[in-house]
Amino acid sequence: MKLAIDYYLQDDVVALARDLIGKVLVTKIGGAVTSGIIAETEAYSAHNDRASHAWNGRKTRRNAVMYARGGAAYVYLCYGMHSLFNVVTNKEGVPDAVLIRAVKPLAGLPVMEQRLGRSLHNDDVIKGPGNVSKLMAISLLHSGIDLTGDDLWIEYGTAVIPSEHIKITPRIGIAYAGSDALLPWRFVVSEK
DNA sequence: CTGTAGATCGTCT
DNA sequence: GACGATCTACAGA
Repeated sequence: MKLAIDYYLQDDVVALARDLIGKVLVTKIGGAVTSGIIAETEAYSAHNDRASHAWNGRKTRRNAVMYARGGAAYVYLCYGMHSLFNVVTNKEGVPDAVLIRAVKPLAGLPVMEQRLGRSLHNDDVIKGPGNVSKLMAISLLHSGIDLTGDDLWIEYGTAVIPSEHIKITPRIGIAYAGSDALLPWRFVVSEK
């Protein structure tokens, strides 16, 4: 079942990042349906978070969609070659977002293998936000689209992930954020 | 195993 | 003009 708009309007972005673990990300792009179980997330908060693109009320053409109502996709280009996919949350005007950093491939394996240019084995987990976008064919063109629409959405998962299998750590690649880089806002499904 | 260089471009200054 | 919420390959230990 597809997550409804109310889900995305919750105001605790860290709790929401935790809750998205085990949900299923689905894309229907270029006629192919692919999906994966979300295995790693990071929260980016509107308030007091130097790591966020929207830190200190920063608003530009690129990150404007972060200020939209929850339930939109925020995709941006990093290092000139990687599209990073975020879920915009909270009410309009509050730029909270959750970065999806890893998924476990579920539906559409052959298409995914084609996109990656290599074969996938049972229980493979695709790690890294750049790879997730590659696997799911998410690009800059999808920034701003509605997650309750029919191109890109998130469903409730059937797999139960026990909370003791979810590791909580600081976020990755944001050393520039000073003490905010230490915030335990990353959630990872631990190996076995 | 660890460390690092290079790829590559939209966005902001 | 500089720089990333990155990834990969490859060198060295």
